[in-house]
Amino acid sequence: MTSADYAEGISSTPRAKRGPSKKGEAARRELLAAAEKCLRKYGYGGISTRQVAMVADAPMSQIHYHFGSKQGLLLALFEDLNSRLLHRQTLMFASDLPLWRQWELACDYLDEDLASGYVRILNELAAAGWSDREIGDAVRKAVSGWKHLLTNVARRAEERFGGFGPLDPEDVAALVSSVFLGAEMNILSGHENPDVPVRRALRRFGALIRQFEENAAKGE
Amino acid sequence: MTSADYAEGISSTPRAKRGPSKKGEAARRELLAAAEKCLRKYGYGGISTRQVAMVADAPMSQIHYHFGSKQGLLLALFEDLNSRLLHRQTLMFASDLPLWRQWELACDYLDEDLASGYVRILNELAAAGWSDREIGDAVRKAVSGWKHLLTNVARRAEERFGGFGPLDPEDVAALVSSVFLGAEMNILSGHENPDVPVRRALRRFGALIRQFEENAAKGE
DNA sequence: ATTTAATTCGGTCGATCGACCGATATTTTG
DNA sequence: CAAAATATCGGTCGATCGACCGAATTAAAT
Repeated sequence: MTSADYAEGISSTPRAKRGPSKKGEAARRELLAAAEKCLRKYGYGGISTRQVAMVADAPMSQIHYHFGSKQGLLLALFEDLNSRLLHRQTLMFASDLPLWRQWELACDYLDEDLASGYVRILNELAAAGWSDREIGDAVRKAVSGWKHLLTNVARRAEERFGGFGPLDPEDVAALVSSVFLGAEMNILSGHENPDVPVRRALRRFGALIRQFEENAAKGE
Repeated sequence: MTSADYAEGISSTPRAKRGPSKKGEAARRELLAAAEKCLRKYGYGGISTRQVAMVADAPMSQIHYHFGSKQGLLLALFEDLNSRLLHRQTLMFASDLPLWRQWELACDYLDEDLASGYVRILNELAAAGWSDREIGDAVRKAVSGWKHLLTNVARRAEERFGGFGPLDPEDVAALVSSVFLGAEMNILSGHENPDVPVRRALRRFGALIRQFEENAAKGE
């Protein structure tokens, strides 16, 4: 057998299946951390299982044992990263801060994620997903998660202070998701090119939300 | 000599430098077209000079002769594509159509570019540019071109019907550029996932612009 | 026409990659 | 303590890649 998490089919034979041991889990995490480091350094196209194994100080065969293949490793890494980010963002939006404050916090997170390299990894995997069916499915699932989160936020905002003209909550969510995604790409592509003031524009848009929000509060 | 476009240094020796011949130019275009086709099929990470040469029905050595290296080929391809798109968009915005019509046309172009595969290629090269200095520089230069175009449009709009609150033209350009860039990524990542209505949202935002624009016209 | 540059061509080289195997060691279960 | 499942290890294999070379061919300029 090559990997621990293969066929979970109906066990007609009462074999004594056993889960991964503590050491196994630890090694798995070690490899994921190493892969993340390599992905930051070399990008999705440049990453190699040899480099990952080198950084993790383990033989290459560990990767194939724990993840089945190079792609399995990258897929596991992506799902790990995305669930972390989505969870954090969900917590933030669940707070009862005013909307403009939540927008500001989202801007803070954007800076954080850019500095840590997360955004770049997510974008690179998205690009890879256009050529690779399995990665593409994973990315689509992730995007869907973000979309649901933002749609809920937009729905709550609509209840609190009326609609957005011709835009319904799904539209607002799509636009907001797009503007942040695009902002991240803009910043990443031109990080030494200060004449595309994306951050400033996002912050000022937050100020716009604040005006609108506080006027609506007075109106009640 | 390996390539025709190397040292253009001061020719102290009156050597009879000669430009590329007609056949040379034709071969160059042939290779670029083949590279574009391969990039669509295999993505930036999966492309190989062998495949490109195969599609162009030419030996690999042609690529290195005309472009110096694989990277040289991809760089030339990127600049070719980008200049085509930027030129088209510049012409469109130079028309004296009302702003909301120009926005609608931009939406049409977006659909066009997505269908033709252009957007995907540009995004993949942007991702590659994060790991590769030279490609990164090319992408930055391209982004800068788009930014100038959009800033000019925003400036004209500001003159026509007042400012955008706390947002100055640079901010508007940054936001618009971001929202289209992000929309393209959203659509590409989830083209079989119809529950992220990016296109509809962009069109409806165009309707919003129209309301604003026509109200401003009445006010004068 | 002759000379010189530009171009085409087939073939090869070293490097790197992901996958895989068999043997061994470790842990967990009965 | 066994016996079974899980985990680790070093090493090798075939495939593919980009780059490069020298010789032959074609086109352009004098």
